[in-house]
Amino acid sequence: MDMRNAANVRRLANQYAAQLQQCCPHNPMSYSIARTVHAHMIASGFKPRGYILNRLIDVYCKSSDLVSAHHLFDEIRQPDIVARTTLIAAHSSAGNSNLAREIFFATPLGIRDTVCYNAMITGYSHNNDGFGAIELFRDLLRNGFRPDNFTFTSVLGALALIVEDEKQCQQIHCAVVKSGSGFVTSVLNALLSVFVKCASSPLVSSSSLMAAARKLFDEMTERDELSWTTMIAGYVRNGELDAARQFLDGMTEKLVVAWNAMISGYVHHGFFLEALEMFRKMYLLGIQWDEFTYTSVLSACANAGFFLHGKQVHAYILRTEPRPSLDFSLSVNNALATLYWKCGKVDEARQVFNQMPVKDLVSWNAILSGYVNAGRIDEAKSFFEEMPERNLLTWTVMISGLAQNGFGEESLKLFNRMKSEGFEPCDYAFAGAIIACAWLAALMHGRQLHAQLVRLGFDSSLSAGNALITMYAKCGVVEAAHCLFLTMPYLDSVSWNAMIAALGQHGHGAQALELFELMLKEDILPDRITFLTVLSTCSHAGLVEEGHRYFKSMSGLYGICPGEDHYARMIDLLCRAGKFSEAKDMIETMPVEPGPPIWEALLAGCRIHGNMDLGIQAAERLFELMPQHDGTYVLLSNMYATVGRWDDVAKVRKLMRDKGVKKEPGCSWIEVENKVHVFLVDDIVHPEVQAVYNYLEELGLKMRKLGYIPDTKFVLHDMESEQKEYVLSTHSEKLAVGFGLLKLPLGATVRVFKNLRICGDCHNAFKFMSKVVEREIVVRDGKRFHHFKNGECSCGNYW
DNA sequence: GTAGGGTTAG
Repeated sequence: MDMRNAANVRRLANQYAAQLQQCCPHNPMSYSIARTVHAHMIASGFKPRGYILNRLIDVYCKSSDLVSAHHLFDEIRQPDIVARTTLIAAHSSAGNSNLAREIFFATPLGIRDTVCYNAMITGYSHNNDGFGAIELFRDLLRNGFRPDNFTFTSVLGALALIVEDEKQCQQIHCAVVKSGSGFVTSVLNALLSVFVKCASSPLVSSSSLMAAARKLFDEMTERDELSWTTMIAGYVRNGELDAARQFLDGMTEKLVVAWNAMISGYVHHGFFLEALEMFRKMYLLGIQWDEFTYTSVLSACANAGFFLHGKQVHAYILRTEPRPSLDFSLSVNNALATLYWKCGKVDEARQVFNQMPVKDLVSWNAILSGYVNAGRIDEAKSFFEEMPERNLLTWTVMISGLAQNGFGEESLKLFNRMKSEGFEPCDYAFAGAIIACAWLAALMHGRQLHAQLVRLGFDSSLSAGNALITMYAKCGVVEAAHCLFLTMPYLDSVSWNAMIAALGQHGHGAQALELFELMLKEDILPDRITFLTVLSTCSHAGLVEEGHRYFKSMSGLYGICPGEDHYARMIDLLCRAGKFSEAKDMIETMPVEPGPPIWEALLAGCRIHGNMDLGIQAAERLFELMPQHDGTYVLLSNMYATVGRWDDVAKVRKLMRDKGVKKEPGCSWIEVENKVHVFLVDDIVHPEVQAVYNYLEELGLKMRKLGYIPDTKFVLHDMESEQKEYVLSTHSEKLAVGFGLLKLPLGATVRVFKNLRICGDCHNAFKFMSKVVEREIVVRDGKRFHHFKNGECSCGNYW
């Protein structure tokens, strides 16, 4: 090598070293400096070694670019222990414990040191492998390395994962004292967290362990931020919020981190007002807020729906943080995007997102959730495809979003695509797919998912269990839903609500209310949805007195202010029972302006009882409020048709045509041998429909012998009565039931699903059918279930 | 040690 070249290399080396020295955690430009320097090295043919190489690896690691770091590492023939340790530590904290282990065990014993052991022990802990960490600690001792304070700290971190009782905690305490590290704050902090984590195990007495932790804390000669926050977070974890607060109030020093821990505890437990109050108090006491404070408080606002408070915090941040660091900007902007979408302002959330200097998966997922939640499925779909990366949560949001918005098939397809792209579905993803089956009434498919859940060990999952209850109920198998409800290891209010609703929809009104009473007895607090369900049940079962009583108890006993939907249920209840003047009174005196749900309930009630005047009034209000809604026109024309006012029927139809409103076509479907068969009115598409027509005709003769007479008032056009009977006999629900009777094994229950309400004549016909064929026929219509058995229907002709 | 996603019920 000639002298000039050697000098040049030295000059470059000095220059690179100086440039890389500017890279430090506080410098937001670190990563781009490293990239530039690195590119320059490649261009000038400079081969980095030693310090420069290790610095480069270090900066890449600290900037989370592990790919580049590992790439550089692989180019070195014999990396030194510093390079190895840097990468082991980085992989460890990123959760790539496999890669960390690979490097560690490829490191010859001769060059290992305590530091690299420490990094690897931490790696095991990060991967929740407490035993692996302890094993490696033993290896360290066996090979004659001296554990240092970092070693003890990381080993304690691992022990925190596996300790089982107070006795073990005390033994570990003794070992720490014996090791001579009993005065080192960082080691004692780690010991504190062993106690605190053990306290949250369901097998031990948390109060006694927290007391032991408190004793340890009090005996510490020196305490740092971590000691305080460990204690507060410990109390919070164990649900002792008051103790945490007392502890915090006893602090002479006002540490932001400690306050943050308290605020996030409040948020976590749903005490949003308390969180806001603390935020205010921090201002009064002059404790400087940081990004953790902001994110927690914004989360409180988002979850409590305090939109205006959240907006104020946003404005304050914009005013006081003109040049936020990237970390600050990322976390706070994510919290802001979440605030906006949860308050129903997706477009504002998107605005925040668009202006973010850096984004991560959390940001993308927030916007996706926003679109899904707003029912803007098309935008959600394209946003989903645009995403640079996805995680379990992304898939879950999209799968359940599709299911909830009626795209059942697409939802199930996405569930399969998720698996094919290498994501193992979690219980939440299963819940989404199961709900898709519920809407599709795809019982077989739902059962298969249930079986997979059990196989994967998710059978004690609350979310999946609740989804299964709903699925079985919506597929017409209440017994399966009930059985699941009785055997689930944990239940929450959602489970109770789902089960009560299931019983109510299937006509078991008394049982539903019994379950509701049991819920109260078990001290499960009913929420607004519980009451919606209970009121619907009363309405389906015609229980006016009970309905009134429960409605009153809502605000009287449980402090839940009835919303418009609750009033709508009451109107429904009263109208069905023919109590129109009471219903009118309620509409006139209710505290909120009556909207579409109220008038719809009134109209539906009027139709049942043929109350023309009131029905027309309700319909007029609905025409004003939602002129494009097909249901109103259909109900009104039904009303006219029942009393033979065919001129008015024609007028309504013309009105519909003029406004361009189309009636949703009726369709029914049935699952046979894992395949869904769909039928439309007067179907000619289904390949086997002719056989169904023949069978129904044959069945019709037997039914007539038992007294069945086609009820032609359910035909809405004015035509000859023979023709009317023909139209009735081609209704989609009759075809689906006929197909089921033909195809399903003898004696098996026939389960048919219809998008709209069942027609009155079909309802009557199925009663006779169930008697003739001696089988149970279950029909789910747009509103509820009908179980036909021995000539009777579970709805008691009240629907 | 403190934050920023999800799910199920009408």
